[in-house]
Amino acid sequence: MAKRKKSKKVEETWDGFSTFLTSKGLRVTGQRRGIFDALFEEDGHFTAEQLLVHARNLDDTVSRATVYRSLPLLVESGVVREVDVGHDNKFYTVNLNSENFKAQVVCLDCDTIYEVDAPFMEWYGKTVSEKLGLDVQDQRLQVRAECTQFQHLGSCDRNK
Amino acid sequence: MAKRKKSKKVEETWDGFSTFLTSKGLRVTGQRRGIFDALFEEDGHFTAEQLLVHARNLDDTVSRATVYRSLPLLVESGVVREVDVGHDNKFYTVNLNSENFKAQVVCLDCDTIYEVDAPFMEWYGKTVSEKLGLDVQDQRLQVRAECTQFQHLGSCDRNK
DNA sequence: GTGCTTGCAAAGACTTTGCAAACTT
DNA sequence: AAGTTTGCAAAGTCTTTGCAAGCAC
Repeated sequence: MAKRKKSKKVEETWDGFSTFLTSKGLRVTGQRRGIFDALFEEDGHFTAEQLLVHARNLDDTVSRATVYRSLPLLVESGVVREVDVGHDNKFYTVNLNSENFKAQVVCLDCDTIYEVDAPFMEWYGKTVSEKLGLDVQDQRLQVRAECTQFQHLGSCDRNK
Repeated sequence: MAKRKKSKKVEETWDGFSTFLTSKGLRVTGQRRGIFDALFEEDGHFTAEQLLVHARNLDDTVSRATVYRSLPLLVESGVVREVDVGHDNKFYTVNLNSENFKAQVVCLDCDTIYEVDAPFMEWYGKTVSEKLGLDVQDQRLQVRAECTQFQHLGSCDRNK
């Protein structure tokens, strides 16, 4: 299921991102493109470090600093979403799909992060916050859980 | 509204914690007591660093390392709850009260963290997770919001 | 050419850890 | 006495930043 050529969707997203850069008076550089392309090598959630590795596969002039400097731009432009799993590092995920509110379900055994649509949660959080006189910027529901398959069998086929 | 003498509740909690320590073959030390007492000097949510400051007020032999070493014990014993606000440091809060599921509503202007009961969320997260074959350990709903009062008036009376 | 970008390495912020002395039980 | 705990400072981890050279526009 490897993706050989860049999909239409990816190219559209790239157009959006480079427009975003230009509109802010920022430059469209080879490194930024490398980092951008590396996003689509990622599988689900990834860290800055993982992104660096993949970006370097595509363009070995990419440095760690540039990855760290690009990530906020990718988040701001909406290409990437920051996923806060609490402990450990920051995780990111490509935000191709939806505007929907997502809950993160983190399996403590598999180390897998599931993203689950949870529109109801959004409504709920908003309602509560408005009662407090607050204007919601973003919300996250995070669930940490153990894998029952792992508990019973001692292993889990979701294990990466 | 300063609390001069340790309340019954605090003493009960201390008893629970020292029993917890003993049951694990750990020692009840002056520093651990100092850190424990400092918990009740904290106002709402606090960081390891803040706890260190207050613990040192009560017992100047308490070191940063001991605070960092104690916090996991306090969490494990249930005295303290870790509150993950995403960015920034780890926060903690005393867990005197409830077993209820709490949502954290973080005001980006006030820097205040509100804890809101959200029993429905708990049900929801559990339901979703069980469908995935996962056994929920804990969950958190975090809402980041802006203070409408701040936006309109340029200040906020909740500001600390 | 102007001024944003880059890599590098150093610096930062926060947390953990090795070790010998001190303390709890 | 035996084994846990402590403070200290050093080491770690992840992320940010200063700087001079290099690019995009």
